[in-house]
Amino acid sequence: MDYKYLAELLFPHVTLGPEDMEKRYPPRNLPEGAVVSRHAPSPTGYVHLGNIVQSLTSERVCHQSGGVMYLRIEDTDTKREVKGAVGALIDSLAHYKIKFDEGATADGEIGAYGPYRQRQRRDIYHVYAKHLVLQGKAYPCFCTAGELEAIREHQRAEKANLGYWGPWAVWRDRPFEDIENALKADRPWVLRFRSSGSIKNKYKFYDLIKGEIDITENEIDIVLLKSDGIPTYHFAHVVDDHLMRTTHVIRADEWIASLPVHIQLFRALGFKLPEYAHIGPIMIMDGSSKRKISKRKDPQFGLIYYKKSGYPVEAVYEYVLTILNSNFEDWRRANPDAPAEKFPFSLRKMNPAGSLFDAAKLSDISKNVVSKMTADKIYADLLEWAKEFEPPFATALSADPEYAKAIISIGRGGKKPRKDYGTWAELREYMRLFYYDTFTIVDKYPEGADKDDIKATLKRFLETYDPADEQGVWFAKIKSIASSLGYAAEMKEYKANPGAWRGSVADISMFLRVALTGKLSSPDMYAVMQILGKTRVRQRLEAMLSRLG
RNA sequence: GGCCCGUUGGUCAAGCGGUUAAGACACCGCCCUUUCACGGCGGUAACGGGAGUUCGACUCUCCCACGGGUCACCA
Repeated sequence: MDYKYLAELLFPHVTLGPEDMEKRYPPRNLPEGAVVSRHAPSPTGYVHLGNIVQSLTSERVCHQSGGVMYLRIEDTDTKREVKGAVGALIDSLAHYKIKFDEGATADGEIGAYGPYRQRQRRDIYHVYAKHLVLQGKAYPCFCTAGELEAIREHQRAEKANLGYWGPWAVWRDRPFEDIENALKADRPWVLRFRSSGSIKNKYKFYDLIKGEIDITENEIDIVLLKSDGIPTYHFAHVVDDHLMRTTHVIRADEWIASLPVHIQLFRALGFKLPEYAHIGPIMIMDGSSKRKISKRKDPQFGLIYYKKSGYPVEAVYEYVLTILNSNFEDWRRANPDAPAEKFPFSLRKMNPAGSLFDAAKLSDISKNVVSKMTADKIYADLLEWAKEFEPPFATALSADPEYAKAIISIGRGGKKPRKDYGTWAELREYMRLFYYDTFTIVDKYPEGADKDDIKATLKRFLETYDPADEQGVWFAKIKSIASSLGYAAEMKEYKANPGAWRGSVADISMFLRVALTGKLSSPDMYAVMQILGKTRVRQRLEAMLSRLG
């Protein structure tokens, strides 16, 4: 077989060789130990938790080592592409504090190792494709989809391993005339790799997360170039990561199955193998069994879910960090106020298995994160959220920022801040009672509550109520109402002998609380009254009075 | 079916031949307390099964079971 002639026939337009590529993309000038890695999504327009998990891992490893993090767009599958997806992806990731040093941008790119969109790298792949043909390591295959399916059918019947390999690789050793004729007939072709591997050969490989794994050599003649001349993932991965001088390939572990192919290609092309780190999938509880979290069934997988629910980005960031490196929690306790970026992230601490998505944990982290924010920051984030998802609420918030901030400030700061809400949607519910238009009685008075006592409490409170009272004076008044109605003013006395009173000051407080907040539970009632102000307090108490008749 | 990965309490997980097998979330109880939230104290709860190796296995080896991934001109 005259490989040189075949190569010219297949790639007449390719004049450059691998050495030209080496010159164009020289090794990076980085200090020892600097990691170069990337996020390499396909632009489907759907940004999900998996994107954060993978890109955050890469980003941390790169930037902690003084290396380079870049964004490469894997747009080799034209069918899946969605316009505007790249910009949306970059925005989303930036929102979650994941920034790139080089690579694709919404409308262009930065960096010296581009292009960073694979479809624009066609000529580069063809240089290596031609080079492989020249060496007899690749050949054209003219099988149609139907023919390939027939082969698989046959293999299933014979219980043979599926795939285009060995004796089933019908174009692998075709006479040159057949190839030439097919080419002349203008039949579409793909370029396949001529595998010299055997599934009988196994060797050990070290993955940075999984540890030592067993590799069985690949013997399938995989497709390098599709019939439109665009490379498959495998070929693009090997060429790009070599030329872009990637030192660490960090990706989801569904790729581990094709690792033998990738290693094989790196060797065939004479490239140095990068380090690999395969991340376990995020699982979800489905009934009583675990399964991989899915974009179709699980809304929590899409990042839009967190935005809509109003999870602070810091909370999602910390949650993901907790999943990736569980010692992050210990670190956080030891460094409660340090930026999360200071955490020493480590691939070695990552669990080789997939971890389960835990909504309760996210919620807990979120409450803690929010409890440490300032009222100004919360107000700003809440307003931004409301503008997008609850416009009427946004209007109410903007109408009186100081009022809103006063509500947000209840129990904030100090050593033991309240943790009432972890999301902006929860905060909106929490704030509801402060906005008269949406004020509703949610909880009724309990069965045993004496209607006359309630009315008497509200009336007497109204008579003595003075917004200027200090909290001590204010509560003393409530205690005195309790005493006058036969309720214990001191809880200790009440608990010692409950039968001696009609109830306690806790009941009296509850009478007021329901009228004031519509609920049996609320934040500190003194603070609530201070914020509501004299007018609203009177209105609500009077409204309840007239309701009770 | 072939190949590969995984398996410590309900969940996230420390552990890396000798531990009373951490901690966090969730749950339960008590305390604090005018309710709630916070906080404090305490509690329930785990090494998938079986053979080895070893004086000694959660830790090493093998087999099995279960869960997951992958076998495309998708990434």
